[in-house]
Amino acid sequence: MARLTMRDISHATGFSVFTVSRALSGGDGVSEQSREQILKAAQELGYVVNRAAQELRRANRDTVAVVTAGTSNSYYLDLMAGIQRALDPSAWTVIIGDVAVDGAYDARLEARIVQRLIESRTAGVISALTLQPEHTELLAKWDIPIVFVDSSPEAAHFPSITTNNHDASLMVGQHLAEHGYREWLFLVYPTKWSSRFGRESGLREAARLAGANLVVLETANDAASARTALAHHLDDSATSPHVLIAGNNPLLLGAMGLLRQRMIRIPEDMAVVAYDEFAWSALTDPPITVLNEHSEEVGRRAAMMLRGIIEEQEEAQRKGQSSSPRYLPEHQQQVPARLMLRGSCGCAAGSVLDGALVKSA
Amino acid sequence: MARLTMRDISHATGFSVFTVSRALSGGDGVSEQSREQILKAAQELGYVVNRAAQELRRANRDTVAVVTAGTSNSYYLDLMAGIQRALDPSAWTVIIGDVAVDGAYDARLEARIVQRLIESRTAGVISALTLQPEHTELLAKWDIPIVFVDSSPEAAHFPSITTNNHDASLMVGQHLAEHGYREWLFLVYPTKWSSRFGRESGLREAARLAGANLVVLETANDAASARTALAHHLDDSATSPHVLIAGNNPLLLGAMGLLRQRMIRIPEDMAVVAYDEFAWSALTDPPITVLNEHSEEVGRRAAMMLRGIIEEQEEAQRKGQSSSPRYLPEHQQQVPARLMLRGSCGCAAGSVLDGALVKSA
DNA sequence: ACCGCCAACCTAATCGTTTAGGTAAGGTGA
DNA sequence: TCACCTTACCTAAACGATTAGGTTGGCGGT
Repeated sequence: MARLTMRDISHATGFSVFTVSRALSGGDGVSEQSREQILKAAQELGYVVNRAAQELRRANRDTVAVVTAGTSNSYYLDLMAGIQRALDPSAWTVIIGDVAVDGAYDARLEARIVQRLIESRTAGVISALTLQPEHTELLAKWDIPIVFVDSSPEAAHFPSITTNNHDASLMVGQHLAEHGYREWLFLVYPTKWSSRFGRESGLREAARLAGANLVVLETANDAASARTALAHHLDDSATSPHVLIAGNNPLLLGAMGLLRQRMIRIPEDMAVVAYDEFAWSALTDPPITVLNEHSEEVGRRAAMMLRGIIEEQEEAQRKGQSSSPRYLPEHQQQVPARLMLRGSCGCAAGSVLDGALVKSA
Repeated sequence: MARLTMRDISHATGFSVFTVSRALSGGDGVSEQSREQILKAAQELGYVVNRAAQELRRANRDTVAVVTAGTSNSYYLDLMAGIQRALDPSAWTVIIGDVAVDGAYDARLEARIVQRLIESRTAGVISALTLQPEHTELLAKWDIPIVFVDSSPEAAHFPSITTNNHDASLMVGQHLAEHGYREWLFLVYPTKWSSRFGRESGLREAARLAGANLVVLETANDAASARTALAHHLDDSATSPHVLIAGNNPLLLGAMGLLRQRMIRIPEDMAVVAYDEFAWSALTDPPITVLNEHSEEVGRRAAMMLRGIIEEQEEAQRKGQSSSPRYLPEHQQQVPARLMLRGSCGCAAGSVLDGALVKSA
């Protein structure tokens, strides 16, 4: 049946296009009776407004985008849940831009997605990775606010919600030291995901304090690469690590596959701890001790912050002031993490974290 | 800096808006020299085309939407990967519409998302669940083609890529019979996901042939509900099942949590098999025997089919023929599944499936 | 010199909404 | 009666791109 427009509703009801528009979008200037008549006709004809035309004419946008790299990391699922919860779906549309192909970050794809977001004049962006400087600049030029989650670009004034990775990693390291481990192997993703910095520095400090030896092994951010990297490392190095620290979920998965294949027992032969809680963590063999970022809380806060920035921006624009988003110092927040002690680190079960007690399943 | 338009580029270069448009979109009628000049100016000024205006004017759309319910099911991640692979990202944009809130299907959200897809005049839809009839009708009215994956609506003429769930389930059942299990418990999600039908009928037939007793326990499609439902069932029923068949991943997760808590040993006290492969399946305690749907292949095929339908539709429209999509019998395809035998069913490792041999990790 | 053709470019209409700026009818108060 | 509101509605001008249908100027062929 194709192309039904307001003009068709206008003809069907005898009202002008203006009145139809007002009736459908809920503005005033239309009597209750006429509105009902128009809504009924639109419903019957199956009319749906053309968003391209609407957005072209309207000033304010209502779509925010979440930029991630590799949604296979279950961390992102919780993040998204938090974001969705903070943005009323009847008022906002959330879209996801995944800048990874086959699970691996792709620079050209990042460029295309940023381009695409500007093309559709997105109201705001939540980014789970450090974007390339030219892209943050381009978004800034178009007055599109960005909130970074668990990452923040070098240009330091951008809003961000990050986990306090340094302190959390320090806590992890202290726990490992208590177990008596001296040789630590940190299997980690590249610095594009800037949570790397805090995690590494915290572990370094803990290792220094405990007199342990920390080896950092960098790998691409997917399970297969992690497995290969770890295999080569174990083959090449003389000493075997006492404990393996997996930088995130895909890396843990790759490492666990290798350890199982090589019949390396956990934690007897090598202890394991990992970053980021995941659904199956308590049901693996053995259950995995995990540093739990509150990614849902991170998502919730990021979305609320972004919403606030957008609203303030719109208000300023109405008043004829600058239309660029205003970033304030309080737009940089940190949320604490908790350590979930399970079998893989050498513990039995039940545990301390930031002062709170956690039972494992 | 706000609102940069083609007119600005036009003023900056001295060319008309027409020439700027042609230069940027790669059409002819522009000399190579002028084009370079225009591209350079656009680049320097940071101009990005306004997609709303572009889509309003243009006939053809280039966005396809994937409708899912609860992306926490890792099945969807593979599905998405397959879809992405089949749709060249420089030509197509793929968006995800998740019709679940907090992991549970939400009817009102489905209505909103369908509305939203029509508003933006989406080129086509891939749906992972049976949509409400009024919604398939509305999409049909707007000539938006739909391909269903692992589900198909009652109106039977729609394109669909489904796993051959009946035959696959029959295979599962036969395997369970070989282990000698007589009491089967099928923990399963509602029929809104229509893969339920084939899975249940295959198990029923297998149970009949083997003289086993099949109990079907329906639960909402998330881990927490599954856990509660299973707990009540085990408490209430006199006989304990020999084997638990989990209808999908979240249900398996819920069930495994309960079995571990109650110290029910797998497979000694109760065997477990599940539908849908997942990343951690070989690393749980014990490794889980799984019926592996080739969800990436399903996604790939669905995307290719949808693309074909859209292209045919556009061609017909150019010729002035009907603009509604043409659905053919060959648009209904089935892909086979494979059974991945691991420890949880009572096997040791390594296995048959559809004639192919599979090693478990 | 003349004609025709092509490349390169322009003007202006158009897509489907929203909205600024009207108007006409009816009510109200002095 | 008149001036003045208010309500309910309309006309017409945007929004920023694409594109049908011109208009040039230059070149080649005869």
